[in-house]
Parts: sequence; structure tokens; C-alpha cells
Amino acid sequence: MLSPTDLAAKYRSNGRKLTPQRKLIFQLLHENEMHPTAELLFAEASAQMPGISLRTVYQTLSELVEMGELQMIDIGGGATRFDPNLGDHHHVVCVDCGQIRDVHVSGVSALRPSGAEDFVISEVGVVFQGVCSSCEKSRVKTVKSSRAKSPALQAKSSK
Amino acid sequence: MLSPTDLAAKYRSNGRKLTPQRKLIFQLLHENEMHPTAELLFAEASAQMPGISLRTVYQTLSELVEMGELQMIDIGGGATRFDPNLGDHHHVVCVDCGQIRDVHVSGVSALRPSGAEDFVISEVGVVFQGVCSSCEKSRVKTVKSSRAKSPALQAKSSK
DNA sequence: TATTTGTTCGCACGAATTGCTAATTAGAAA
DNA sequence: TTTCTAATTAGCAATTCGTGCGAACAAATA
Ligand SMILES: [Mn+2]
Ligand SMILES: [Mn+2]
Ligand SMILES: [Zn+2]
Ligand SMILES: [Zn+2]
Repeated sequence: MLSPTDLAAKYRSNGRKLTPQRKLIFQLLHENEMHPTAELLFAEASAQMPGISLRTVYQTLSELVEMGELQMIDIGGGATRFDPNLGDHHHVVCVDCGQIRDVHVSGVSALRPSGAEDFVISEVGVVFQGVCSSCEKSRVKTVKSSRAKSPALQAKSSK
Repeated sequence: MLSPTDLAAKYRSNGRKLTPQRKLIFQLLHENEMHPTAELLFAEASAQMPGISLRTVYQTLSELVEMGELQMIDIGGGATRFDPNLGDHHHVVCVDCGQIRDVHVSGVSALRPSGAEDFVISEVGVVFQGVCSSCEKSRVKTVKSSRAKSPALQAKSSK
């Protein structure tokens, strides 16, 4: 994670300014391991900076992605999730509660796709799908629902 | 791919009816290797069955997913793509034109995620990102655009 | 101080998908 | 074959997740 000084430098080198809003959002991103959505970050930011605009949150996130300081994660049909972890890692998703967790996987760079010989590959992502232990428990009683309804692994768990 | 009879049986066994709309959409899905979107399928279906509703296309696709006859692919921020190929395979995505192609990858089942010990994993997906040969060519001249603008790998290439 | 450049924020707009329901239809039963 | 009815379709409203735009602000520069 960039230090405040380095963050300022990064912004400057991109012809941009490090504003209070940007500083806050960057900080919130790095305090959060949950791969938050823009809305979630907006809620958190609003608590510390009443009046901040959702538009600004979206804007700031896009900029960070553009500057290579943030990763977008598009899994499932819900809102885009953001990941400040730029290191080499992958993800597990709970199909029940939508939680996304970082995982490390060795051997990924050795994977060779046959059928894409004419592509210049730049990145490889691995996504594991499953059920987290927490959801596994509360699944025992739900045996009767034969037609499971997990259409879009919502990120909005408690609401 | 299910035969017409088997498809009818599948629907029946799910307490559902095989309507002309469903039959057509299923057929179109299996004629298309491009991992089409709902809108694309709607356009194709409309050509053969004027008046068919986009709502019905969405509905039918959801049902097929629920019945396990269709896969949803959520890559990038655009529309959901659908994949009738239920076999063991993965995908390459061209970050430029958004095309998605099937690839086979060996060794995937051997991948072990560290950090997800409390998950019961049910599926593993690998996505390769890159540039297809076609896009690679038409990229030569576009050197001046330092700030590339590939925000959401559009599925709508020619329109 | 005056000017230029970059930022925030509210609001309208857009794309993708779902909710609702009246009218229609497939297909089992008679 | 006709009847009957649960299932289905179609269409339009509503939702969700963002983006485009421009006026008001703020910071840097001259
Ligand atoms: Mn991550
Ligand atoms: Mn496929
Ligand atoms: Zn869970
Ligand atoms: Zn391409």
C-alpha cells in the first residue's frame, strides 16, 4: 500500500491532485479486505465525510483503476467489486453470501490454454466457487427448497 | 446437445412446457459459438419469430440455467453472456473486442487455493485475458492513444 | 489579483435485468 | 377431439448499477 506521500506523488505524476475525498477513499479501500462495492465505500466514506458524493466515489475508483492502483473484480451479476491488492492472487466466492476472499494458487502461470494460440495473453484469473463454512451451517435446515434461488450471489448480505 | 425429444422431456421433468419460443432459443444457443448475450439472442430469435419478447428470452435463459442446461458467464461490465457448452472448458477474452472463446486447460483440477480451507469448493473457472490476432493488427496505428479506453470490453462489436 | 486547470457533486440519462399481470396457450384429462 | 387449467408469454413499469454533463468550487500559476 502506498504511503500518503507516495500516493500524492502518484496523483501528481498523473496530472491530478490528492484531495481529501481521494485520500479517504484510498484509505478505506486499504482498510477493507472484503472487496467492497462502490456503494459500500460510499456508505463508509459518508460516515467520515458527510456530504461526499457517490459520483465522486465512482470517479475516484475509476481513476485508481486507470492509474493501476486498483483492480476491478467482475464476478456474478451484482455490483463491481474493487480490490486494492495488486499482488499475484486469486479469489474464492461463496455462491451463497457472495463473499469474496483472497487465495493464493501456485501453478497458475504454468497453465496453457489450448485453442487460443492466436491470442497474446496478458493475464490469467482463477475463480473458485463454493460455499463458506458460515453458509454451510445455515444450509442444513434449508433442505426443503429443492429449487435453490441463488441467481446473482448478492453482495448485499444484511439488509 | 439435447435432442428435441430429450429437451421436451427435460422441460416436462421440471414441470414445464416446451414452447416454440423455448425451442427456438435453445436451438439458437447451440448454433452460436460466440457466447451470446440475451439481446443478441433476442435479435436472432426475432428474425425467425417476429414478436417474440425480450422478456421471454431472459426468462428462458434463466430457466435453462436453473435446469442446468446452460452456463452464465460474467466477465467484464457488459451484459451477461451465455454458454450452452457444459463440458469442462475455460475461456479467453479479448480485452479489445470482447470476444470470448473456449479453451481447454489441463491441470485445473489440480489447483489448490490456499486461504480457502473453510470453503467447500464446487467449481473452478479460469479466464485468460489478452488480445486476439485480429485486434492486434488494428492496434499498430493506435499508438498515440496513450490512455487506452477499454473500460468494459463491449460485446457489441459491429454496430 | 486574475487566470487557468482540475475537482466535486447533483441530476439526468442509459444499459441491463427483473417484477407484475392480463391475455394466451400447451398439453393432460375427460 | 374437446375441455380445462396451470403454465407461459408479452409488454411495460420499476430497479440496479453506472456514466455524461455542467455549474459551483478549489487549488495552482502567472
Ligand atoms: Mn483480492
Ligand atoms: Mn464456453
Ligand atoms: Zn457464504
Ligand atoms: Zn479482439
